[in-house]
Amino acid sequence: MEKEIPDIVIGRLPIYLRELNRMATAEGLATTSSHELGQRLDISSAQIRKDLSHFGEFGKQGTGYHIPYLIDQLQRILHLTGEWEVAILGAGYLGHALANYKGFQSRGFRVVCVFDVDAERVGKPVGDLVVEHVDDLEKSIKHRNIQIAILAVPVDVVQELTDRLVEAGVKSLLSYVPVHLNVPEGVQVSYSDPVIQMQRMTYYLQP
Amino acid sequence: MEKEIPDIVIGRLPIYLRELNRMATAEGLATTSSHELGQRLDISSAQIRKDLSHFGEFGKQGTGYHIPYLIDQLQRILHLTGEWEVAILGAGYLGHALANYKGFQSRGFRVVCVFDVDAERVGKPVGDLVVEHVDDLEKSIKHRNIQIAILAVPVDVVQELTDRLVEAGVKSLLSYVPVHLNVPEGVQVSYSDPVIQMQRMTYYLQP
DNA sequence: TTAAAATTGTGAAAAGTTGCACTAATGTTC
DNA sequence: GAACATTAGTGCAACTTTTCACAATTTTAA
Repeated sequence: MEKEIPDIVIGRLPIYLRELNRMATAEGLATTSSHELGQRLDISSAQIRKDLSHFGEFGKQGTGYHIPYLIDQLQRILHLTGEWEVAILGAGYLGHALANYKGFQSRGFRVVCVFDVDAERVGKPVGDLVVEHVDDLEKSIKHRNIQIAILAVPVDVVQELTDRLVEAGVKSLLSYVPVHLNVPEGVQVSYSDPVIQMQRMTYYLQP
Repeated sequence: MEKEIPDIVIGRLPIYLRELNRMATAEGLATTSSHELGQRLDISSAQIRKDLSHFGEFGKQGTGYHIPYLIDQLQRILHLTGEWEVAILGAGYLGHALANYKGFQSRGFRVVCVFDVDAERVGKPVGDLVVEHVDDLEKSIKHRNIQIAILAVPVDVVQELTDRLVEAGVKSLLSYVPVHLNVPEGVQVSYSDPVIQMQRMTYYLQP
């Protein structure tokens, strides 16, 4: 627990957490082993043990891991003990899908505002919220101290919006827009582009 | 161009392709260099050259790469010279967002059917299509020889649907469902779970 | 025409990641 | 209670990925 933890390790923790929650909630299990968890996730047991060992000793020889305890520890490590407030940019089909998604709350996130530029959309309900005009972006983000934003806007406005979000204090961006974003040091971007994912798979397909 | 190409290399090619298309189309550029492309994507120029060198010699010393030629080559490598037909499973908010997404066509994909189990949704229009009942899944998939499916269904039915899709001949799955899927050897799965992506980022945030 | 600058492709080195295999501890069975 | 089975944590080896740095080639400038 001394050197910097590799980002690739951090990236697997949410996957462990998701499966552990499933085991606890949907299947009522109380304990598991690195071997069982690994089998479910197609990850080697050694990998799981090594990953967890970066943060402490959470298991017990002969028994394995107590699931509720490991869930707690992973949530603590990933800063998921509270609830993160999230802003959504863009109230198109995707913005609506995200704003209505029921899976955020139980996993540490809450969508608290949705912005759009289109007068047709501003003021209309979306999920439990009302679409705000993007002109109010800075005010709302700063007021609520929002650190996470989801981008679901057209390509040609996304860099400008990103700059504004970063300026307003946003530190983490999840972008569904198919373009690479430029952000200053210390700001994180995670991308989701279905076409990129499918193009990676077609390499292995016979046309 | 002999040994097996690392999957991590394959994964970067669509990103190069996307930026090259942007350079050609939105910016009207005719040539570029590994250095310029790398700067735009935050990837080292050596990485780009090494990646491309797995497949041949596409550049010219002193000049760099001719963009239209490199685009062609990448499309050929990734099997993107034709158009892949894609099925969408689930006609909820997300299924609608995907079915209406305009970004597939120009990048090698076409959504040709959307399935749902809900009688309220079946028969209704979604994009240019009409929602089919999931009972017709095997028939439609086999008839059209569809190899790629996108999963936008509830967690509790996704494994069963996956099994049916694989049985019907689907070889590549893009899943928006927050659970790990079990598939036989030779079937590829790519995941997109916004919560996993955000949880990875919160590690680096101050709560 | 020559010198300087730009740029690729690549072998070798460095850095990063995963898997092996072992010790030590706990639990289970007879 | 002894023998056997299970399992975590870990040092080290194997493997994978990235970066370095340089020869070769082409373009640009003087």
